[in-house]
Amino acid sequence: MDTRDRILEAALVSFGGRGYDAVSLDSIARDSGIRKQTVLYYFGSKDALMEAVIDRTVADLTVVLLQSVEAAPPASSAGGEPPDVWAGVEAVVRAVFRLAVRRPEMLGLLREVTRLSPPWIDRVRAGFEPLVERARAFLEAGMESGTIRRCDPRLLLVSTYSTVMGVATEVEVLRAVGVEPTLRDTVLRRRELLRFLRSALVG
Amino acid sequence: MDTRDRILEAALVSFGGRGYDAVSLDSIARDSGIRKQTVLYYFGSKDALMEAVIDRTVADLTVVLLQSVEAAPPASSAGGEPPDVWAGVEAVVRAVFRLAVRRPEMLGLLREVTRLSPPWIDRVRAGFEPLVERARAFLEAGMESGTIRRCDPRLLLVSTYSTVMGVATEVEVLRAVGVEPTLRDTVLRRRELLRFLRSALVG
DNA sequence: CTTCTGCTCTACCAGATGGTAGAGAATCGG
DNA sequence: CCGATTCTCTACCATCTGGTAGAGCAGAAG
Repeated sequence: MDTRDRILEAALVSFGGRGYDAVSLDSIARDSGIRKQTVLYYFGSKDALMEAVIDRTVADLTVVLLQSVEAAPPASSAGGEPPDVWAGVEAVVRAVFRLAVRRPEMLGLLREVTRLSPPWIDRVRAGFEPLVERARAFLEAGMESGTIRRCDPRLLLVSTYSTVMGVATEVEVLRAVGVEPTLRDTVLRRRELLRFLRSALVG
Repeated sequence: MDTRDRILEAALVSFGGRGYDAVSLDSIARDSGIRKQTVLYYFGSKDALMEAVIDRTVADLTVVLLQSVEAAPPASSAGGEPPDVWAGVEAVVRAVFRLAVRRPEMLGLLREVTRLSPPWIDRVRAGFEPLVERARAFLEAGMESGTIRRCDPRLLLVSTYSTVMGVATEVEVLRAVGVEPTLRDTVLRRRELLRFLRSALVG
């Protein structure tokens, strides 16, 4: 891994975990084993670094999520014309949980960005637009085929997103109700979430 | 409203909206129409100010949420022995949405705190403990009476919390799917959320 | 009037922050 | 070997940060 990648990696972990303002270029440099000025050599400013981190994370997340739904069991019954909606949802939820365990910074960054100023938010929004559109169409197809209850697909998407992101990433909320985020508990949590979602979607 | 209250109010808006690290004492003072040193006269340090803001917000939220569920229709059918679980959930959701519209900083602060260091998180956790316990018991009672499907009440609480908080507060996510947070759309959003929750809980 | 107390102010400080200027080393084509 | 490019460094700077010291001023108490 070359210097540039090491910087990006350290910046992702810091920005995603502690937030843009809480992190200094010096601390990112320290984490990367170099000096601040080397960071500024590759990325002209802190803003530019954040931008690069966001772009990379959005791209990576898109790949991971698309692949997960691509690799899901292609069709439930024979004939295969209606894609198995539930298998798709389950595949995405599994992918998100895998991310929450292995790369929590990525989801953290996503959550962090939604509280920053417009230029960055718009960047994320633009990057995710195809993914969002696809997810919306996916849910809509499920409604057509009768697998998912009829409703506004955009609002359903937001509800589902919120639920999954929350359950996967809100470690402190979990602790507040007495659930420790061990690996074993995470599996239980995922199963319970899938049941929750199934009820909510199928209705 | 005296100086102390003005400071607390400005600090709540800033901390809840932009995050602890992104806000300086000078900017809070400016928002309050005073100088930084006056802030430090009332609250010895930035940390102490944050602490006061947290404590106040936790207390206020507790009151609002408890009152909302208290004021809900007390019992569905005659006899009244099983409390109307769904009416309780609906009342809380309405209260949260009202907060999201009128005092978004409060919910923002809550979300912000879950990413800070332990002393503050623990403070919030301790403050909310009775509320959490009560909510858990509430859901459990719903399971006993057969209104809510059986499952781990703690995990169900987290799922519900995530969904409600997300749909109520994630303005940027809404925009990403093409939903503008106008007042009218908010009402639709709340209705759709209630349907979503009803499906998920009743299952 | 004097004194004391509560509140807000100006003046200042040490440290951290994002960013600039430019030197020193390594690599590589000629 | 030479010059050019690429990378990392030291040295420095203006600005902002949270926080301290203490003066000024109101009103209440004596």
